[in-house]
Parts: sequence; structure tokens; C-alpha cells
Amino acid sequence: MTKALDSGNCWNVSWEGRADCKHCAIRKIDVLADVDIDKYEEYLKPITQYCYPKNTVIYNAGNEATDLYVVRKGLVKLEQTFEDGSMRIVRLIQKGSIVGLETFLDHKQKYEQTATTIHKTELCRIPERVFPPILKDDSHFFLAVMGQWHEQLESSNQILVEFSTGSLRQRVARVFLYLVDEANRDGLLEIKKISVQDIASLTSSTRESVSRVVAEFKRNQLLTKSSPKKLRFDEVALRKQAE
Amino acid sequence: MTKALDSGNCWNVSWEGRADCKHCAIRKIDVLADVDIDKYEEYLKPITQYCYPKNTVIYNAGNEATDLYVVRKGLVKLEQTFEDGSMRIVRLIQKGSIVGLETFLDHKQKYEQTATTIHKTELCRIPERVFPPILKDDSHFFLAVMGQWHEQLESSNQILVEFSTGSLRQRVARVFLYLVDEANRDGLLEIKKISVQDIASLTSSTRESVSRVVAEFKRNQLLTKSSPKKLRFDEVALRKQAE
DNA sequence: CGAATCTTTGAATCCTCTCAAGTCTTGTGG
DNA sequence: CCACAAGACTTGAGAGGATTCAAAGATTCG
Repeated sequence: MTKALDSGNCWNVSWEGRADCKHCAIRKIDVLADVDIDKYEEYLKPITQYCYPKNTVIYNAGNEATDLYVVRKGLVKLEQTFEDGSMRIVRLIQKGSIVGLETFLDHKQKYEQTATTIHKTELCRIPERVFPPILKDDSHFFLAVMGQWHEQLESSNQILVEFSTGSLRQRVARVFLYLVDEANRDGLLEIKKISVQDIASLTSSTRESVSRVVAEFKRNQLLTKSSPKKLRFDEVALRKQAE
Repeated sequence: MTKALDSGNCWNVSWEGRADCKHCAIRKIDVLADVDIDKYEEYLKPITQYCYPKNTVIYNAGNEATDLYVVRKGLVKLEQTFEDGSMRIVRLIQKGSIVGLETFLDHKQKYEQTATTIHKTELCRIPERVFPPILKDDSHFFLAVMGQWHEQLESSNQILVEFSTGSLRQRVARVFLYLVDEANRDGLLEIKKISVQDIASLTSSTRESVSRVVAEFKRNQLLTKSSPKKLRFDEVALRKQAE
């Protein structure tokens, strides 16, 4: 219908448009999955759609939490900044999940981390005011929202258990396995490029150390550059590295 | 009223009793804070109260999530077991928070981690069936439940950011600061004893390494054994170690 | 094309882990 | 209440891994 529903044309500028929830492909897996769109059409009007290029800040820690975002496509990181300026990624958010859950909490709540796109990302922005009426008379919606909180806890857990435990070699291998975009039948995994810095921030390590591990993977033929923006892995070997 | 409300007499056996929500001291800070107890009295009858000694398993990962527990007093850890038998603490749960949030999700949900007491702990067990009727017609309760999810995310975050980042010396110092039981006005912090193993599991380290750091703290007069089951810290020095 | 940013590599240091042995605690049963 | 056994904690020595600092090489973007 609108350009908004087509994902091919988000270059290095962001666009926005009115969301078309009725025909949204992602909706069946997101928080609005069981909501009767026709019934609440009026309420859903304030929802808008965005496409951000990679490395775009969606919101900053400390900003007032007025909207939440459903990720339709792409990858978003939530990160915390330390006094010394270094950063730590505390959650990764993929298709179907929500960025900015704080919005559901009391008024005057602030975002706790900074949300930034890692890849090109499409999102629907939903203002806080959309939810109260739906919550009021749709009991399923409550379950869907709790499912979202649960998913974020799992993401946090994963970073704790998989990306912060074991040798750096294991941790980096697990990050790549998590990022797999598509898997060919011949055991080759395709991965969109991600910065060494982000992997370091995820694994609680340094750029240099991560770079060394990746270089080692390349030397061992475990990893090859398949196209300018993609990497290719040998699944079996990568899983062995992940332990 | 009942023995259940008195916390002095939980020795190395656990006791249980019917909960007395109406006179519960903890209630105003927990998930039932804004619930009208009189109105739902009938529903709340299945709630029972327990007192477990330290190192008691509340439930195991994989068990069906049929009940949740409100911590009235004490400290509980949620931990994940790896293939090689080692463990990692992924959350700490204190007074007023909930152990077993999975219970709110769909039926047939399983507990994802194993919950174990670290100190002597008093809990109220609330069966899953208690909640649907309250959720149905108390809109505040929904907010309270989300607040609980939010708290758990923060706990997870804290372990990620404070206990898994930086040198081991920093991480251990931060764990002690977190565990502070009471602070005297003269800058002395009292801490209930916690096993070296648990600190290692929290900081993603080993018993030996944690033991060495603690020994160093003792040598530097930063830490002293104030009573058989307690430790005492110099707050200023400890904060300096935490960075 | 050039500046800014990100990545790679080297060398030295420091930190943490591992393994192994010894010590201390704790809980149990006599 | 004491003695013993099992478990938890401590300590040492050596090896290996990760960090730091510094400098050079790539990429990216305007």
C-alpha cells in the first residue's frame, strides 16, 4: 500500500509513514498478535512506521519513555554507558520484540539504556497512550505483554550465560551463531557484518582481543568474507569453537 | 498472630503455615501492595508461608511452573547449570520480589532456572490459580506485575554490568556492596556470610580466584570477620576497590 | 580523494585459571 | 560433647589467555 510496507528502499536516510496494522506481516508474531485490529482501529492510528539505517540511535538513556517500538526487521542493541565512557550491550532485540518496554510502566519513567540499530532496522513506534484502552478490555493482551517482558529477560540471560562465560574464543563463536541470518543446507552460515566493537561490548572484552580471535577464525578457514557486507561460516567448526 | 509471622524460629528445618496477608508487613512493598485484601480474601486462602534454611532448593529448572514465591526475608539465587556441571547465577532475588515469574505465563510453562536460598529465607507460596480472578478486575495489579518483571530485568542487568565487567577485584567488591545488610554511621558495613562458590558463580570466575581476592582484602584490613557468620567492611575502601 | 573512523598486529605485562596439595569448617553419629 | 568424614576454602607454582599501549593498515563517507 504505502512505501512503508516495502523494505527495499531504506538507504542511508530514515523514512516514516503511517502503519498499516491490518496488513502487517510481522503482527502475528508480535505483541499485537491477538488484538482485534478492526475493533481498535481508532486507537491504533497514532502508530507510525520507521526505517533506520544501521548505527542509528532510537532513544537515549535518561529520555522520558513515551513510546515503544516493535522491531519489524533488523537488529537493535540496548547498551549502558559507564563513567569512563566504555559501553556494555545488555540486550539484543530482534524481529517481533519490543524496544522500550519501560513505556508500559508508570508515567515519568525514563529509558534505562540507549537503543541503537546494529543493522538496517524497520520499526513501528507506538505511543504510550495507545495501550491503556486495549489493556482495559482485552485480557489476552496482558499475556502478550508479559510474554514480551519474558523475552527480554531471556535475551539478558543469553548475554549473561553465552556471551559472558567461557573463553573469548567460545564467546565470540556463540555471538556469530546467534547472529546467523540464513543457513544453507550444506552447513554454511551467512552472517551480516557486525562491528568488532559491538562484539567486544557484547562479550565484555576489547576490540583488540576480539579482532585477534576473528583473525584466528579466518586463518583456520572457519570464516570467510562471502560478500562486502557478509561473512560465511562453517557451522560444524563454529559449533566446536563454541564448545 | 501465628508463628508464621515471627521470623526468629527457623532453624535448620523448614516450617510452613497459612499466610496472613492482612497483617503482612512485607505486603506493602510486594506485588499485592495495591490489592484489596478483604475483597479477595477467598482467593488468597491457598497462599502458604515457608521458612527455608540456607542452601535449600525451592524448585528445579525444568519443573512445571505451578507456583510463585514472594520473598519476605532472605536472599534467593536463580542459577543455570551447564553441560559440564558448572553453574552460573543469573539473578538474585531479595525481599519483596518474586521467585518463579514464569508462573504468570501460559500453562505448562516450566521454570527456567533452579532457585535456591543463599541465606535463611521466608517466602509466601502463591499457586497460579490465585491470579486470574484478581487480574481480571483489578487494573492496578497489572502494573504491579509488570513492575516485578522490570525488577528482575534490573537484577539481571546488574549481574551483567556490575558483576561481570571489570577486574575480578572490582567485581567482588561490588558483590559485597550489593550484599550489605546494615551500614553503621561510622562507615562500617555488615554482610552476612556468603560462600566463595556463590561469589564465583556470580562473577563468572573460580573459587580459587575469588578466594585470593578475598584474602587480599583481608590482608589490607578492608575486610574483617566480625562474628562467625558475618563480615565487616570499610565502606570507603570497598568503594574504591569497586572503582 | 582525503579525513576520520575502525580494524589489525606486535610486544610486554598482568591477570586469571588450572592443577595439586594442604587446611579449615561443618554436620553427623557415637 | 567429641571425633571423624565430607565438603568447603586456601595457597602455591606454572601456564595460558586477555589487556594495554603503540603504530600501521583498511574502510567508510562526504
